[in-house]
Amino acid sequence: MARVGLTPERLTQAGAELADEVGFDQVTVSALARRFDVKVASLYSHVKNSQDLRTRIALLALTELADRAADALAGRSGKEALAALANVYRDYAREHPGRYAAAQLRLDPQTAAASAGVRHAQMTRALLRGYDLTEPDQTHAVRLLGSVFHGYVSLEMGGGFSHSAPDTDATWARILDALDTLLRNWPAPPTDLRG
Amino acid sequence: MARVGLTPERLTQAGAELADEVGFDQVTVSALARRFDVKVASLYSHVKNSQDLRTRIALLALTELADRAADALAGRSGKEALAALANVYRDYAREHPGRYAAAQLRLDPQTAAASAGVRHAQMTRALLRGYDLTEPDQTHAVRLLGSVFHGYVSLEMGGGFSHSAPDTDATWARILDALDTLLRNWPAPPTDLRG
DNA sequence: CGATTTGCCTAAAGTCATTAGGCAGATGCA
DNA sequence: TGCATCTGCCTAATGACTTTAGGCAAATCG
Repeated sequence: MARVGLTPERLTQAGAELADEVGFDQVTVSALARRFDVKVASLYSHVKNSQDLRTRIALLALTELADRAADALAGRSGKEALAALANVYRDYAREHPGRYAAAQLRLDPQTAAASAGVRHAQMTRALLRGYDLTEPDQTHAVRLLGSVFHGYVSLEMGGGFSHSAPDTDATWARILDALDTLLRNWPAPPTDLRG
Repeated sequence: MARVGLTPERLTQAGAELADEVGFDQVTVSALARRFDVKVASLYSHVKNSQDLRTRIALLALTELADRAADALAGRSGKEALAALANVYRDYAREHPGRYAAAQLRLDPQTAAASAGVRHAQMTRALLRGYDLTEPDQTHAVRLLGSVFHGYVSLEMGGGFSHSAPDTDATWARILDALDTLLRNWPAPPTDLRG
């Protein structure tokens, strides 16, 4: 009866908040309907189905992350840029664990290609312009940075580093140092001695 | 009627196979019952609930991974050991994507402490004995390696590196080179200039 | 101000998780 | 071997979530 004003955007936004509160895998059409005090079926006029809802949340998260990254990189280069970008991911994951998890959702190729995901790769590449890498090493480095950022954040959030000294902030700082050092002294491909 | 011979072990094993076939998040008590051609309720005499089943699969995966890692590390050191350990994770994830996903399941602290998860950290530490690192740098390095291995494998499997040259094998090889270089020249903590 | 569109609702069917209680086949003991 | 017990799988039932079909009323538009 009373029209609540549901839209795909509001549902996505609320879904993202829900994800941060209860975990991305607990984001359900039912829970979202409850949050709007509306019957479940009503949501199906605005999102195709549960999968569609989750995809929208993932795209929202990717966009937010990319926006933050762009902001953080502005006017920085070298190690400063490296640390800024790295911290964007780590901080976002801490502030918005559900959204961060959503950003890892596997998207179908077309959706992925149209998503903010491509901006992430572009920004990492931009960051690497502060170091002296040419293709294909630049791509290798992009992948390394992606791996470290994502791997560290997900292990840290998953409790993989818990209950042990030294604290994770110290490790994070040292890892950024190490990456900076590595990028400034990127090793040449080893000679194939079997040639 | 006909007794099928269900046991927690057989269910766990079959659950792991199911995970590899359809994905860990599609592992369901119902699907498992179907696979044994048995009614759903019958499984509840052998596993407490769905969560219990998933935890058992996770523990199985962690154990298999640790066994493979121990095997791969035997008799190796330095870069050879580094590559061997790294490849264990990558190959396992490719052969058993569902189990690999299961191994990432967040366990409660006691379960985690009793799991093969601790062996993984120990082995990484053992590997680092081939490099010249002392605490707390060794712990930092353990975390870095864990991050890179997990991050790379999960991005690669998630399609994050798709549709782009150079191929992921080349990147993987160069990342291992880079990590070896980095560990042999681990940078000292930067002096705090604000002191 | 009536007609149409739109938004939320009721109803219903299917899947999955979980618990309670029953029956029959396996096991153990004389 | 025969009987009693126990164990393993079953039926039945409840409740949550997903999804579709079709209805009614509120908003909107001419």
